[in-house]
Amino acid sequence: MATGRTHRPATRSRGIPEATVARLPLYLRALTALSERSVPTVSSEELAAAAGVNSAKLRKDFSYLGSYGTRGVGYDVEYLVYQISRELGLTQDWPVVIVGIGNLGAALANYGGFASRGFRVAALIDADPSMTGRPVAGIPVQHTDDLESIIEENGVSIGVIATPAGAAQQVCDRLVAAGVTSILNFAPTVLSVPDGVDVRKVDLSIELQILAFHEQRKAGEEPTGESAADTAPPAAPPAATVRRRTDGTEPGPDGDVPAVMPA
Amino acid sequence: MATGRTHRPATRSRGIPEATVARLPLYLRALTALSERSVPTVSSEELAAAAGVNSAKLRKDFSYLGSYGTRGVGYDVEYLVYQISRELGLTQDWPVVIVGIGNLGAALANYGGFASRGFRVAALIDADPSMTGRPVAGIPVQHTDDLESIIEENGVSIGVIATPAGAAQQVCDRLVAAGVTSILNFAPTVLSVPDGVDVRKVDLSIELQILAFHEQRKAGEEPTGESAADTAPPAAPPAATVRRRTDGTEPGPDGDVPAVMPA
DNA sequence: GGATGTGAACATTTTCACAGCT
DNA sequence: AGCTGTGAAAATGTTCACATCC
Repeated sequence: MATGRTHRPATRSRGIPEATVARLPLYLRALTALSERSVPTVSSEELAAAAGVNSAKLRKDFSYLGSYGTRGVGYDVEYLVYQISRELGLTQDWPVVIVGIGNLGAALANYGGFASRGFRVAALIDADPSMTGRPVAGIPVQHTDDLESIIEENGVSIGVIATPAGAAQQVCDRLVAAGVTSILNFAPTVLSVPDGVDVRKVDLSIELQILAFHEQRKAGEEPTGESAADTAPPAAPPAATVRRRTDGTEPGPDGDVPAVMPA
Repeated sequence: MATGRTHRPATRSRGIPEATVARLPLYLRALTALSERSVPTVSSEELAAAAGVNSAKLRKDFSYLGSYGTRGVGYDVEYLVYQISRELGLTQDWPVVIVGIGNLGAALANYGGFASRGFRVAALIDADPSMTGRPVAGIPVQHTDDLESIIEENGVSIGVIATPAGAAQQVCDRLVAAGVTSILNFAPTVLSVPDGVDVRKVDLSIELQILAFHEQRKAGEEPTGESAADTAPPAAPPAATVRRRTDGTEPGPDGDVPAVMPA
């Protein structure tokens, strides 16, 4: 998902597959829960169930980290928690800044999962002067003017952007110039960053649209005709002649209707 | 990715690859922006740049939808907007409920991208009686007790869970029982749902942990020794003898240190 | 000339199934 | 007997490169 470029493509450094990396936090969460219940060991089957994946995948994932299990027994919970934490870089403390303290930014600042697990909110930054000094989640908001010095003084390398879309790229540029090399973007924009900077995005409306796609399929295919009212089908063909696909398949439940959508 | 089960595994129904579906909203957003600027056509190259992907991928993606471009010219913006909207099911209106109107839920309710693009916040639901009736983003919060009737009366099939982790599974069960078949989960829990129900999750701390992983790599590999203070290395071996991996590779920057992590 | 659409090569990810160790 | 660890197969996703059409 990172935008910058597929994370240093040629880095052969004993690579853990990206798909595996993305699941490690899931395993870690499940393991932490077990640890809190003082469960000493888990089988791949149990842990996989707790993490919502299948056991073959989990075992394969763990095999990239090393042989941390015991055949016939399972995995030592505490030991695995540590190994995964270390692999993810959570044995060190990551100072994080949140830029854009609106509704969402405030929610993120208040989010508990932040403080735990290796991350620390080093600063909250907002462009609105009337916010400056006001504490959110116990942390006083600072003004955007001081962004660079805040980054440098706190040694921040991870930034969270929760600004409106219009401000995101500009904030991103300043973060990167100040030394941030990892960005979590909540603004609905594509950020462009130089090589070496990782961007991950979290986007509500994208997720909803993906759900809608599948939802639509369900309604169309299943006997349960739970359909909502369709928007008025439009008109106006494409620039040239409407072309058909080469195989015989149909494009969708309501055919190739040329159209103009209301923006 | 959806948890429930790989979206109806055997559904051969002229499948659009999941990876493509996940990118359609990106294209749609870029196209909408072009449309607003009254740009009539785009090349795959331009559109790909705007969406943050490469043009080969974009063309391949579009080829699954049909032949909507014109060789030598490009794509008609309005036409493509409609085709993708239709494919995603956005030509109909999806009523959505948000459950859990805390900081995050309120932020989601206020989020503009919600109202546009085919989604409508049909109701806000919270378990706290003192919230009931209070308007958030202009919509009065309703009590959890009425969840089932709200779902049914509004024909809701998409639910957003923004409750604390502890309440998420219970809320999920009730949503599903009431007829919701797509869930967007912001709570840091694995939800278990029956077959046919899609779940997508958005998880701040998972994203941060993935960033931390790459960040750690950067610090370790590059000359720039920008390292944060490491947590005290722990002790205590796994249940059995520490095993070595079969190939000669090393597991991590600081070796196979057996460990107990502070929970 | 210029850009799409797509087979074919390549890469990554998932799943299978079982050998190997406890 | 039980469960991990992993090669090999299968599935999915990405990129290349070019024939095809406007």
